[in-house]
Amino acid sequence: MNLKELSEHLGLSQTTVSRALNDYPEVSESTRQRVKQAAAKGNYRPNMRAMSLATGKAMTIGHVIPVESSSDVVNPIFAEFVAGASRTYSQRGYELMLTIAEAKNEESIYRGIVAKRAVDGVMLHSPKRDDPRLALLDEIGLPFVVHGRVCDSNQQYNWIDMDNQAAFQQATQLLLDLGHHRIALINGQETLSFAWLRRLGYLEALHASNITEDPELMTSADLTETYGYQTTQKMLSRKSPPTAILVSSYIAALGVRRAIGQAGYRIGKDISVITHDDELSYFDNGGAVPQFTSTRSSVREAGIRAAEMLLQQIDKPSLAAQTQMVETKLTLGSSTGPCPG
Amino acid sequence: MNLKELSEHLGLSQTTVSRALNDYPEVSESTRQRVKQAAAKGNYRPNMRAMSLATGKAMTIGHVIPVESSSDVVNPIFAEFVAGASRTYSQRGYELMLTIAEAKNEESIYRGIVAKRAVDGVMLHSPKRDDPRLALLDEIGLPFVVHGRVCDSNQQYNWIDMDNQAAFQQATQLLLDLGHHRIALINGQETLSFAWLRRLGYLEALHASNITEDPELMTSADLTETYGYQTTQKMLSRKSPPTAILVSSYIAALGVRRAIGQAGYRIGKDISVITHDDELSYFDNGGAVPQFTSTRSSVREAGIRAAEMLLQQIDKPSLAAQTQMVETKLTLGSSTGPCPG
DNA sequence: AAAATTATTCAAAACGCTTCGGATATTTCA
DNA sequence: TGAAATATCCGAAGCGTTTTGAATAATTTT
Repeated sequence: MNLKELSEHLGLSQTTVSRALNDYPEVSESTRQRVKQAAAKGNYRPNMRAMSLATGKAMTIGHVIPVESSSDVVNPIFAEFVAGASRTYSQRGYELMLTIAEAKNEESIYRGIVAKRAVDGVMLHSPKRDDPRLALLDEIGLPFVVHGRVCDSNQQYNWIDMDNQAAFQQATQLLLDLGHHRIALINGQETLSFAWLRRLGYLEALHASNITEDPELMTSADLTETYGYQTTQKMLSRKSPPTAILVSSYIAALGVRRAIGQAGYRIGKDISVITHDDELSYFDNGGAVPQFTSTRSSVREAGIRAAEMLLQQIDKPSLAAQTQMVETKLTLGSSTGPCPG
Repeated sequence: MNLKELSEHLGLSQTTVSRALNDYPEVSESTRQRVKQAAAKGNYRPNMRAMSLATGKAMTIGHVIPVESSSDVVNPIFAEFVAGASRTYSQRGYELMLTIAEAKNEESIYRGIVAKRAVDGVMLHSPKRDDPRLALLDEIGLPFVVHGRVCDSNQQYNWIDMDNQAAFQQATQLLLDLGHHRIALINGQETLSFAWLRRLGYLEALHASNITEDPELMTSADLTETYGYQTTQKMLSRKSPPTAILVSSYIAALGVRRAIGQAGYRIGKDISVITHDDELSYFDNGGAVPQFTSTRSSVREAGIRAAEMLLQQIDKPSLAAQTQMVETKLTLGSSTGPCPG
């Protein structure tokens, strides 16, 4: 069923039917009703491609998520973020186009989808400290929102982020207050902004207490369970092991927990752990006393808000760049305690 | 840059330029080269919407992934599966349209995207034992491939799956051979096919050894870490706890491991654990001796193959329904051992 | 009651591509 | 050498919408 058929069936012109469906004022209320009913009855939906062609709007948002070809790791927070964003898009009649691509191909992918007129805007994932995609998208003139921030840039752009630095500064401070001095940081790839900022927060707290960081207690890699396990194992086997560990993801923290248990230590007693918790639906760190003390911030909520921000920018391109900080809570669980000895 | 501009710039008709780019034979090799070079230089890409409208092909595949509104859990295997499929689509010039939707809205979503002409086919995720979507898609006439199978159906349809039943039968048999009798099954939602089939495999092995199942050792829910933890904790606190546990996902297995450790048992000694391992990139169960004995099967590989299957069906709608069984390996790790006592 | 508004409808152009049916120039064949 | 075949190109129609510019009908104003 297309517009032509529908209008012939109604004995109206395509113009009128189209206008009735799109709530234009210049059509009488009675015919509008009649048209809408007939459309609903015939399950008519405008052909998206034809509509896009006519209006110039793709009604689609692109999410291109980078994967390092070496590791092939797909960050689980993407799924959670996308779950949030998808809801917003659906409500507003937009579709979500997903591309999972090797990081090195990203530029050509962006240029491609924009030349194809496939999207009205894109969401930028996993920003790096100095991310070339910012300039690229600005050059192309495609609206975008960054999930996170780019540290080294003086461009104006839309972003939504948590306060990584403050969160990790606070978490480190908590551990310091508990008497810990040897605090390890098991961090994500520090070429990425979020990890870099967390590192800064961590260092900020240490330095404020006149503690010099120990490079051997600071690591940076893809936040897998195995990574958390292996680095913790290594750190614990050194002559002066850490008494507390700060971990950048829940999944890595599970590996940390494994290593601690296996080494015969008790978590929260012998060794304290604080993790960041993105509130992934598969890992609810809940209960009366959560197992992990954590800095937590809902990635799904970020997805919802980021999508709204992007749609606003698309609706009103004249709008100034927006920024939004998402709330982060430091929640006490059973994985922290005073420094023993 | 559009076709008109490009052809004017070249002094050729739109027809010829279009044909040159699409490798039609009725254009001379020299002009084809000239056209292709100019197109590359001007970064010309056909407007996807216009092309779709003209050809009637959306060049897009839909993945709609259901979320139970109650739990809001997004299964992490989706991301992995999609990572595989996305690669195939890109290579073939297709895009991937993602919708995350409450399960109860799925029917209207399918009807919607098909009426909008948004996709050429869809991937069906998380099939249920008796899944109404099969009949729906058949009625609509949209090509689709199921990741998994529908147990109660005599329709012909395309699917790709692992042999859930055989895998869990084997895993159970291994535990039986190790002398275990009280074997627990921590399963996914058994309204879903995969979980149901695993249960059948588990029961098959038990019954073959003349063991009657104990309903208190069989649970079914969303496979979260917390679920694995809590049910294991409960089971271990009973008068006659299981000596072995079969878990349907790696993530739940992490919870199982936590509960076992916390109860003071040693995994692989006091209690054996076998988990299914989807080979999620964030949880590589590798090493010389993997931590978990597991039935493993690459979801990413399944995604690649499923996408290829779907594109084939779209290219040749006359093709008979295809089915494909993906390999599953039972790999020994350190989480299993002879039944103590 | 005629003129001026306003409300309602329509025909046709436009969006950017593919493709059908010719047209022209070149080659091949008898 | 003339006819037939082939190679190469082009104009225009069509895909299903939206939207411009006009036309007609109904209402209001003077």
